[in-house]
Amino acid sequence: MAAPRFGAAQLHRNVEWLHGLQASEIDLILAAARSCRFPAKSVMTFQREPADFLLLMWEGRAHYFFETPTGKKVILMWIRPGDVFGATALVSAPSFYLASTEAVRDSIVLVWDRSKICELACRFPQLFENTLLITTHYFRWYIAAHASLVSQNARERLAHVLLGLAENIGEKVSGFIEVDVTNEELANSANITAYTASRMISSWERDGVIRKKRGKILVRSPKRLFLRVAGH
Amino acid sequence: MAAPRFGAAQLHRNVEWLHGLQASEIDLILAAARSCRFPAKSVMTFQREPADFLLLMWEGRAHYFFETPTGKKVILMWIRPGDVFGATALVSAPSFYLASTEAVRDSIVLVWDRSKICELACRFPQLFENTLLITTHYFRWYIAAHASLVSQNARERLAHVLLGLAENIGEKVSGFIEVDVTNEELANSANITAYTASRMISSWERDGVIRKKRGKILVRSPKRLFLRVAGH
DNA sequence: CGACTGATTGACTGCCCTCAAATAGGGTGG
DNA sequence: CCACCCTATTTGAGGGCAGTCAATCAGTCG
Repeated sequence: MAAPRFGAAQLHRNVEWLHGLQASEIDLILAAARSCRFPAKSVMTFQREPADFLLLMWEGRAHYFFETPTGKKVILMWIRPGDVFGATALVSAPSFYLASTEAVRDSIVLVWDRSKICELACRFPQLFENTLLITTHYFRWYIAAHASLVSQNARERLAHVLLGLAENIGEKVSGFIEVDVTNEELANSANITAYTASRMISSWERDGVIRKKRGKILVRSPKRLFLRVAGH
Repeated sequence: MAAPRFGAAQLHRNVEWLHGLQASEIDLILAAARSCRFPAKSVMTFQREPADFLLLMWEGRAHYFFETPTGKKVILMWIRPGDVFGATALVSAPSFYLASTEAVRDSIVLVWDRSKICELACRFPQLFENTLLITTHYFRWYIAAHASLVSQNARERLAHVLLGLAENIGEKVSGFIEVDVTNEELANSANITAYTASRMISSWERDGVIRKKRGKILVRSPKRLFLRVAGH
């Protein structure tokens, strides 16, 4: 009998959504999912479409996003390995995804059918409770984003986004933190235009705080970047 | 034996948070709360303070809000009778309120201690599920607010806020919808300054779409207001 | 070597904020 | 009933941040 590909033993990190459950229960829950590959840049769930699946990022990276009626793309939170998304599927009344999700890297995702995961949640109400806890993180993020949007200028917002990315998805490379992100992604995350983003990044590069490559940024010193923005 | 002041029989409207529970269960849950009066303009829960209570608006009106580090007040969703708030108290790990709530009218509120409501939720997991459903409404609101903030101009945002208020808390008075709200509250809801709000309201009044009184606005025709903004 | 996507830069514009000062509504106390 | 005060609101002048548009430049991958 082969070992399961996805089980409690394979969890490299804490999956907050499964916190408080026994290993055997986790195996049971994971066994009810199927795994799915999404190439980079593919949209995994679509805003306003029926929330028929709950998903767990196993390997890769993604982010929530939506488009405004005017066609502007807005990037929300990042989704990292161990994060669940599409949790709207857990509410008993059939409903719709609140935002879209897009793979940023090639990703492996566990997928549960709505009916299946609702059934499991009724059996293990801890899943409801954990989901609720996770929504509080999302609200915290959203309130911070809202505050940023109404009280910070473009430069501050961009620096904040870049520092957040450096901390979360940056990789240390020879004295720099390398962040794989385009100006456009930064701009859409900070809610500014790519033109404005480019101007500010150039000015930081002139100051020697960062180095810019095509499609990536090397942050020399997050602290100096922070101070430079706070100072102005 | 006196009838309880707060019980299933006293629920004038659907309390979404209690959906799917039996009347006897609802009585049990309501009996575990105490009622509390808050005068208008009093702050009921404070952002970042321990989330020790879950609350249910019984009678009155309130809104969520927070203040930015720069001291700017941001008004979020309204709280109407039948709405629960401070639901952060339901997560098992002790946590903190994500936003502040302020009574706008004199209000009567049911209050549960955190430990008590967690205990009840474990007994009736439907409460978790209902809370989860309610959070989806909040997210929907927040995504709409975010979209509005990044893709609409001040005039559109203000009109949107005013139309929302007219629909939700407006009262029909001799051909007008009377909305009890100051320019400053409108401005803080639309994330503009009270000066800008005043200018726009004046222009709408000149056009005859609304009438302005001290501390209130009479909307003549929501449809015309909507069109006037959409047209520009 | 094209072709394509990402990034840069300048010039211009306009929305909305800021600050200052005046005006007016509504309640209160004498 | 009137004078007074506090708060809500109005209005003008001025300025700056960041968006828009257009054109160019630069990596990267067939």
